[in-house]
Amino acid sequence: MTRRLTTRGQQRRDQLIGFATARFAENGFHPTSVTEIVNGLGVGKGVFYWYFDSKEELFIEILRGAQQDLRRFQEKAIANEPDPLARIEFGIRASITWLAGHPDFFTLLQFAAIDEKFSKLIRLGEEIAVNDVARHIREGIDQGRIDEGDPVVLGHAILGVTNQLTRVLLFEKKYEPGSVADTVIRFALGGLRGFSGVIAAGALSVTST
Amino acid sequence: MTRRLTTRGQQRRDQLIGFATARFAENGFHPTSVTEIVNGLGVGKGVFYWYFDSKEELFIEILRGAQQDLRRFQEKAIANEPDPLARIEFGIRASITWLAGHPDFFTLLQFAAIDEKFSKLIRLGEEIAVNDVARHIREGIDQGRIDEGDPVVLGHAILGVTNQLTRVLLFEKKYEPGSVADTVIRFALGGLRGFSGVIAAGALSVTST
DNA sequence: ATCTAACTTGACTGATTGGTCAAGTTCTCC
DNA sequence: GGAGAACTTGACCAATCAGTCAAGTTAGAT
Repeated sequence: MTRRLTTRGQQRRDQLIGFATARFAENGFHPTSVTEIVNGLGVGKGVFYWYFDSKEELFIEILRGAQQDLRRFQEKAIANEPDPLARIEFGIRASITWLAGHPDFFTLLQFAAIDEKFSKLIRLGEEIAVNDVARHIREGIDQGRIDEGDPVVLGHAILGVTNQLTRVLLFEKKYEPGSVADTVIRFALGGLRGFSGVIAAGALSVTST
Repeated sequence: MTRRLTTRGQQRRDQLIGFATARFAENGFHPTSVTEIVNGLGVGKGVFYWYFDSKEELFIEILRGAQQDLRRFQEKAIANEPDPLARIEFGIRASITWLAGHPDFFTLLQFAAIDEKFSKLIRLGEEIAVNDVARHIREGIDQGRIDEGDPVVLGHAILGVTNQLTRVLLFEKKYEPGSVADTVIRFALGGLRGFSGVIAAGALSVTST
């Protein structure tokens, strides 16, 4: 939906997005009803459908906006840094800093990632983020500072560590963003360097029941 | 709900669990209706409520059963292995092998993890898994083979890598479970060993917008 | 053979959902 | 001050939901 919005209209739209973000983050997409959103804001239902075609469109709007904001923040953080490993570190640090300031969005990401309706958008954003870091990894490999390996796969590994530790340390255990980032970076860079010789690859030959 | 079940009843119950698992994995918990489940099985709605108090109870039942099965599988895989690093490797390998045989459950885990109604159960199971691996990590630290660090935090880091790479490599890119495990283990053990000296800790002093 | 507990049916209920729309109000621009 | 666009209202709709229940069927135990 595209509409010419007055200042008042823009404010109302932002208000809807803000309130809906909070409700979605708390209850999830499906359990949060449009009625709940408009009632919470004390406006009629028509207001919602004046600004958005559907509940789904609103959610996508939220996701897109946040993804864009995060990416810009990351780019700004690594700009002009020549060292690829430092770029990886700055990227991780920026992501965690941004997420610390947007906890609702972290939750929304989880919801969206598994919902058929939104997972494509999330995977796309994830792919972009992974490709960004994969570029730095490739450079690191070329410089002989990172072990041989598929940069995209390693990028996913970093994303996995970052997400999990952000959730547990930042949002559950309430650690400082900086210290969470330190931990993630230490593990991620160690992981990139790899481990010489898997202890017992293929030694386990069990089959699933 | 506990009932005396005949053989026929037990079969029906299993059938409900099996079909519901597939539907939940495909559509998610909220969008899958009880009507859809019983219609798909060609039975009356009363059948569902003869075996389960609610849709929620069924879902919890599925989660609990799968968590139990996975844990037993992990335990069997590391039994009698004296080397802590090998136990970590075997545990990771077993988890990925098991998930390869139960792809629906992997999806269900994601759904459950973010739903307020089920996240407690998931976090509990996650905590158990992390504590398991944390024990081996602590041993590895004591043996001087793993860098100093909070074993529980490191356990979460391993869980994060495992989950992400399992999703992307095993389920999306359809790699072999064994090769996915190799990649995860290499990164995880490298991460445990850590990275001597963070490149530029705290050098980034940006604030979130 | 019969009794009883296990199992099954499917119409029904009350509540809620996403979305519509005719009508009314406010704002902006000329 | 008036015309038209932007905005708002809230009753309304068709669909769907989780869950109930009285009635009926099946099958193992005695």
